[in-house]
Parts: sequence; C-alpha cells; structure tokens
Amino acid sequence: MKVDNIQRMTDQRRVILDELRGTKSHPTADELYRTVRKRLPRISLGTVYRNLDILTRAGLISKLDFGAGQSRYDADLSDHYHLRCVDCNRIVDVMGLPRLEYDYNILSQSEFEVIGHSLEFLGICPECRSKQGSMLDMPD
Amino acid sequence: MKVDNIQRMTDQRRVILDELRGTKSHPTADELYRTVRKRLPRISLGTVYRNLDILTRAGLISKLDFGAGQSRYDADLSDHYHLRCVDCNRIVDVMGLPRLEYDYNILSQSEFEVIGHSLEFLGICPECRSKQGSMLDMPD
DNA sequence: ATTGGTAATGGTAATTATTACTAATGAGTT
DNA sequence: AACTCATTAGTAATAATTACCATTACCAAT
Repeated sequence: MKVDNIQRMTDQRRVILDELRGTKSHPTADELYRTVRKRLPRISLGTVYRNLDILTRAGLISKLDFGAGQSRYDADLSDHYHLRCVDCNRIVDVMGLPRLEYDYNILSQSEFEVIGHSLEFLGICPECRSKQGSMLDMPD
Repeated sequence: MKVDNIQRMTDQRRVILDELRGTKSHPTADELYRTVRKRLPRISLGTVYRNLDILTRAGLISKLDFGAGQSRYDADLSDHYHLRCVDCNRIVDVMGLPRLEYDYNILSQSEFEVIGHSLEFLGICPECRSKQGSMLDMPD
C-alpha cells in the first residue's frame, strides 16, 4: 500500500485518522468534526474536509459516496460492501460477501474502458423500522 | 405498472417526460431544463426538479444518483445497470447483464431489513480516454 | 360554459454540503 | 535556530437542490 501525497503529519491529520480508525460507524465529515473537536477544539471544518480528501487520495481511508446525503468515510480498507438505511443513511458493513468478479473486457461497450464497479445494499435499519411501524398506527 | 401520485398532466410534466423518453443520454436536471425550454420557454428550473421527483416517485422514470456530481434521469425502466465515466460522469447502459439475485434474508444483519441493491460500473469513456492520453504527452 | 377547490407553476430565496481563498502558523529540514 | 513551504483557521464562495408563496390553470361538479 503506497502512501504518497502525505507530506506532513500534523496533529489535525493524525487525530482525524485516529478517530476514524476508532469507529465502525462510517461517519460523515461533520460527525467526525464534532468528534475531533473534543481533542482539538480549534480545528476547522474545512481542515477536516481537506484531510479526509488527502487521506482518501493517499489510500489510507476510503470515501463512501453513493449520492444519498453526505459522503461518509471508512478507515477499514478490507474488501467489503456496505448496507445503507434508505431512511437515515446509516451504514453498516456487509460481512462474508466476497468482491464480485466481473470480466470487464466483456462488459466493455460503447468504447468505454471499464475499470471497476460500485455496489451497495439498501435496507431499513431497526430504528427506522420501528419508527415506520408506529407511523402505521397513526391517524391520517 | 401502477401510477398514483400523478394528479394532473400539465404541459410541463408531459414535455419533461416526453423529452426524457426521447433520449438515451441520461440527462441531468439542468440539461433537461435546457432541452425542455426550447418547447416551453417560460418553464422554471424548479418545475423541472419538482416534476422529475414526482415522476420518479410515481414510477414513470428512474433517478440515477450515485453521488458523483448531479443526479441523472432515465425513462428506460427495463432492468439494466449503468456504466459511468469517472471523468465526465457520462452514463451509458450496460446491456445483457441480468439483475443480480441476492438472498436478502441471508444478507440481513445487524437487524437491518435488506430491500435491494444499487450497482453501477465505472470506466472511462472514449472522449476522456483520448484526453487523458494527450495529457501523458504534456510536460509537467 | 362557469365556477370552485386545489395542485401546479414561475420566480426567487434559502439550504446544504463542499470547496476556495488568504493571512498566519508550524512541521520537518538544513 | 532559521528557513521554507505545506498546512491551518476562519470565512467567503459555489453548486445543486429544495422551499416558499403569490398567481395560474386543470378538472370535476354544478
């Protein structure tokens, strides 16, 4: 795993990476901002965004961006897909499902060069499920 | 195919749907706005967004939102995945690949109820490919 | 055909997430 | 310790989308 780009290891960068590695919750930039501020109260949101971008491009974390609301970040680089609640956008890991193998050459069409794929599963988390359940009992 | 939600068929709604059905280019809201304005010069961008949302929820079109740039829309409801250029976000259809069948019950974990999946392929379109090629020849 | 109720529209303002800007700071090298 | 330039904090700007609201117009019922 090659790490270029990263030129200096500042406190901000170190703490952002550390906090992200310390959670399995796939936080958004501003969730992470709130967490990191407990350790570095003067950090700015822009710094969080900038470093998440730098860490992503350096291959130290991965950015989960499926178009639903804010982007989320994951420090777990092992091969796994994600399952997202369509209601609250919470994300959990899907375990035990190996990466799909496609023959991208066969897929190639319209002169496109196919280089990968992006897959996520959609569902409803227990919290939102019970919220919905109680909605059904409500009068119109 | 059940269509509720749609209460009135206005000119704006009809033309938006018609223009989307008449293209295979998976346009964004504002691309569609520019096209529709040739027929309805006084239409507003908000109306395009609102109707695209209504048509999507009514099941007449589908919204392609994978987090890269603007959302795109597709009036082709047949089962197919998409292939997106990571450079310019252009989208083409992937033909001949049947919908993946997952046992969502087995996937279910963390008490999530799994209801579907979202898959797109990533690649580089011929135009961006030749642009990149010429970049390699450029001096730093 | 006219009316009445209300969904829909146009125009604009607001929101939200993210990125850009800039003067000041500080990490790592010499 | 001094130097250099990547990085930061704070704020402004951007971009896509949504919200708002007074006006319009679709359509069912008279």
